[in-house]
Amino acid sequence: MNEVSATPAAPTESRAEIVTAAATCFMRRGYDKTTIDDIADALGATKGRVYHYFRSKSAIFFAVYREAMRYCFEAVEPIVAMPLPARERLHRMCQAHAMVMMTTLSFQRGIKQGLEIYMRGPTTEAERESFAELQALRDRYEGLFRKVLAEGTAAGDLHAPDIPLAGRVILSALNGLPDWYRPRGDGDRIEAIAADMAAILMSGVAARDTGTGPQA
Amino acid sequence: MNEVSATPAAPTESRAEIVTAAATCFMRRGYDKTTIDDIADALGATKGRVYHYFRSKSAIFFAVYREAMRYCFEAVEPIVAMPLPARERLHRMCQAHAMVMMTTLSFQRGIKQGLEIYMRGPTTEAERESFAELQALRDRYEGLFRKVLAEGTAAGDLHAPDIPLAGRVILSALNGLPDWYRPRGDGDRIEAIAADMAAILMSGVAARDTGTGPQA
DNA sequence: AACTCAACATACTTAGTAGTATGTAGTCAA
DNA sequence: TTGACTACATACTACTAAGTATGTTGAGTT
Repeated sequence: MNEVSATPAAPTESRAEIVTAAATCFMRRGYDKTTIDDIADALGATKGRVYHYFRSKSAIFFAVYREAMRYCFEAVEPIVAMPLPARERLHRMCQAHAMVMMTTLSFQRGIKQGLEIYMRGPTTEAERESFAELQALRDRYEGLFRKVLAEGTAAGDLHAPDIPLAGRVILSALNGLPDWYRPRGDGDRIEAIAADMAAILMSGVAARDTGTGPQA
Repeated sequence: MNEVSATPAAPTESRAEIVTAAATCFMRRGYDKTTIDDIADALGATKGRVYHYFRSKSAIFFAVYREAMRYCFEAVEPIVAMPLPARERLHRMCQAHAMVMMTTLSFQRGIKQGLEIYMRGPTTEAERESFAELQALRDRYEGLFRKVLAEGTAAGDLHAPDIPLAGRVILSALNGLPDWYRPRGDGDRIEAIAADMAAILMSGVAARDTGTGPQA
């Protein structure tokens, strides 16, 4: 039992603190304008601490991204397997995803920019690997929505002729949240927002009673 | 008539060429990773030419943004005043906006990142002004959608309890296009994409025949 | 035919920042 | 108590890229 030192709680916490601080900085100043010193300052520390846990700035970003995706999976994945009609599951998934966007705003917001940056030209080999991993995570996540969309279309309670497209529309709409949502004091407004967005994506903005058929 | 030299066609063209080249570079490498030299190289020119027409890198970005917004307005604004039900106008607006996103992809894509960057902390006074101008443009554009949404909700052929939210959902979904759409050889597939997206936003992904009422 | 000025090209400066190399305080084992 | 190692801090390097200062060329103007 003496071969591996008993895991000290401190370093893991310290690492997590860095990730959280980085997410906050990314949200405020954007990824590229955030310097390592900014992150260190936010912790009341210096570069040394950051580079003790992360090899590069991109490594920090990847950690933030993974965290953000983890939040999404934790909220949405359980819904997929629920014994409910696909329509109801999709509705709840949209709501859950919207909620995550708002409750973990700093993480989600920090990502949007950074991913774009690495999507263009992953420079080093290590970056390329990490990027591929994140891309796979993202694809798997989108796959959850496509799966339910397909099940619902087959069952008849959903209508999505082009499933990949429908998935992209839904996720694009929900992922737009960090662009305009700004937290306020009141706590439950976010649930109303999430519910409203899910309703629009499920039923659209067209009124129901008109256009039900060409019955002149 | 000799006070102002007859406007030579060349400089205006040259300036426009720079904007187009910049948009392409922004799309490929992203805004921040695009250097002035990259833009110059794309033109077979040098820094000198770029800085002859633009004071700074941000000035180039703002020009690209203005172009992109111009494309949007030209496609969507005429539809607003058409003598059609709001529902039909909104449907066409969505389609038109989607089309613009795909046909002017380089412009639209280059923007998404850059705007985020300047949204955080506009440094200089000039940047602040330009940014405010672009923000106003964007607000006015979103206003077009809100206007039609409001008219339709009043008339009863649209259903949008929260009009600002509905507008954001629609535009977020459509603005996600540059993130995943990649042009192919075939020409008219983009029209099918635009039509499908508009249909989803108008009618949602839920099937019509279920849930029409609690008629057990 | 010298003059001017626009439209660039060339060469240089400089600031900001990622990454590195090294120093140091505290801790734990034997 | 001392060695070793972790968890940082401090000091430094190197490079990228925006911006500038200056040179050059060609087309009008008179």
